[in-house]
Amino acid sequence: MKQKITIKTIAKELGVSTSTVSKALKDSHEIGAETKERIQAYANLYNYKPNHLALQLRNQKTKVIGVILPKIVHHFFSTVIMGIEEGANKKGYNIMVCFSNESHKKEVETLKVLSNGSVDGIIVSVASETLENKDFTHFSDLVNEEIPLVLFDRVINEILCDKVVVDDVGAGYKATMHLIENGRKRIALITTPDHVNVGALRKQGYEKALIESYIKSDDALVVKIDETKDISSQIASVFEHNIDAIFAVNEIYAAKAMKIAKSNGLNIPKDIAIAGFTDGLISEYSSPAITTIAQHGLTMGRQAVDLLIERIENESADFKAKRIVISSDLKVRESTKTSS
Amino acid sequence: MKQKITIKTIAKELGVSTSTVSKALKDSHEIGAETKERIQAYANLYNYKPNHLALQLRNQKTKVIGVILPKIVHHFFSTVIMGIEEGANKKGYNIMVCFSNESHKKEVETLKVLSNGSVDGIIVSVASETLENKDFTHFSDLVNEEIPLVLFDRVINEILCDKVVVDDVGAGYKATMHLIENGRKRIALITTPDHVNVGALRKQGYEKALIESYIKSDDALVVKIDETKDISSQIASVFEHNIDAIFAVNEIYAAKAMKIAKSNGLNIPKDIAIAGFTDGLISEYSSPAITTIAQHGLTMGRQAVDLLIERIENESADFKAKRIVISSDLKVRESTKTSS
DNA sequence: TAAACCTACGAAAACGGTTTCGTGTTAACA
DNA sequence: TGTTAACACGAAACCGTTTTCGTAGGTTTA
Repeated sequence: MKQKITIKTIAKELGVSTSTVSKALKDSHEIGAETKERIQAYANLYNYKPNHLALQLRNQKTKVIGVILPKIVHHFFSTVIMGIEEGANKKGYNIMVCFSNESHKKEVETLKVLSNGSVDGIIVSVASETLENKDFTHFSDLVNEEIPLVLFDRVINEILCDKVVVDDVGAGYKATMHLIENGRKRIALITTPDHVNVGALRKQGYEKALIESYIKSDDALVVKIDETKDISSQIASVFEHNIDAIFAVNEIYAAKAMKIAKSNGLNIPKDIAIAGFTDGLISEYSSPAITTIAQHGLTMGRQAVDLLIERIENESADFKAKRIVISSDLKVRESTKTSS
Repeated sequence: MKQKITIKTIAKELGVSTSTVSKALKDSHEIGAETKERIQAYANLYNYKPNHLALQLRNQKTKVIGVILPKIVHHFFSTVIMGIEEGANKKGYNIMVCFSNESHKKEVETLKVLSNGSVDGIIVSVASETLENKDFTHFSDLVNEEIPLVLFDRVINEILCDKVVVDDVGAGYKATMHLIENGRKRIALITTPDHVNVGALRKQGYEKALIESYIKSDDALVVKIDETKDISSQIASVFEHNIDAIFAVNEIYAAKAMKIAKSNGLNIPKDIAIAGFTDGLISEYSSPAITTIAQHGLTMGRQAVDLLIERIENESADFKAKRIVISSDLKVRESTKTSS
């Protein structure tokens, strides 16, 4: 990297002090018009740019926000990241992005790196492994250090910090209700293990809808996917039962279910209706297009970053954790068009 | 944010100098065993963490890599970013991610922000607007400042820096050849405007395959999508001609083409074969699954970041720009199964 | 016993800025 | 003519850390 021009070199070259240069560059009234002009002209000529590191050290703030996601090759998370970046940029912040890859260890390490002063605050969606083994000490440490933290989507209730979540119960309810109103009675649920709380919440919504509609729930119709094993065969097992609809808690499961249904010779939506979660490209472009819950990732990202920056810039003494719930919409597509 | 403990506070508290503390914390032989122990114990107790900003200022390096992408909600780019993050992490770097959203203006601004010392080097895939208006001064400025730069996928030949690209011509050739070997003769090409060089290169491969196979190319079968207008209707227009196959330069176009084909009552692959680019989720989960070119985004990301870090850490005086070409594979799926 | 040499630590500069608080010069005012 | 105020600028501290160099005191060596 070429040696950059600094305030010091300008000062030396022009025979003035660094303070004068600094003031001249920010158009201070303290500096005479002529001197100001000389300095500004020189700075312009040599393309002077203030060194961010020096400013950060002086101001004790980085204007950078750390973001830790479980994964990125995923429609929902990439949408959220867009929202975060957009919101951050609007307020003069940049984002540092890291991935936990669903690993507890990596999450702990990453959090440690980010909390050494590289960022002003951190936004996290928790790794599934962390949710499973319930070791949250890295987060409570962070809170103890009073580093601004916002959790989104996959949150930890025990941690006292701002949170942004979707209305998972309501969304599960909405999707299931839609299937029921569609005339479906034997609705399978393809979900995650219980420790992934969003999966558990969506299941609650599913059950609530069944109960309200006087439909007996049947555990045989609920399959909790273990991602370490073959996913397709686990989904296939649900077709051994008598079902007329499937609600999957993400779009991959929904798409896989649809493939299996088709290869079983079933017509969608006639023989079986399918609804998913995460309104991504798969749902939109598959045929038939899949009815899904739109999670509004962009909105979530924006809300999360707004919350965080608010926390960073107004160090309110009395901490009252906020919880924002984003309502989700059902996007009805061909995969659940009425069967009658 | 809570007041963090610094070397100064430790020094004051323990009645020694900051230099002693600094040395003790890195186990220097200069410091007596007893003193060392006292200091280390104290640091541990109060959970001392060195301030990264101060270190960065002192060392004149940030261990951060800037990444500018045209978009993120896109399978290829999100895969690349994973590769970059992984490679960067392995060598102790973090990544700062920004998006140009295909806008020239935002790209210029972002580049300016990142080049003020916040990062040690930058990886960019160029915004389409920049490629269109051909204003590359922001990149040449960067090169003049000797800030390490790596361009990938959408690159600018005029800029002297390391580059990582896929073999677009070869890939276009492979895909088209596959269709031809499949017995197709009237192959439509759905591509981008010429200024997006990857689109242009893929078209070259397409034409090469046609020529080698003695198939007369027909401009009517080539549609260059203007993304500011309705995409589907532009794609639909190609069906007015007599075609038996479609090669699309990305998976969205391929998926849209498939939808239109289906709604036109065509059977895939019997009546029409479809091949795409970008081996993402859509291609994998659509039905029939779409034959695509896999771009190996993960590999690209890793290569790009390795190249950049090499450049950062070995400031070789004699600059010789490298160009890495990643070969891409054809993933054959149902959408092009033989028609005979 | 003086010279030479460790040992264990501190002072100070450096990284690149900002900012507070002087201070010398000149002009205005009484 | 003496006092005061405005103007234009500089000195120095500060942010947190590292590192070079110096040095006081004790120990070894000739």
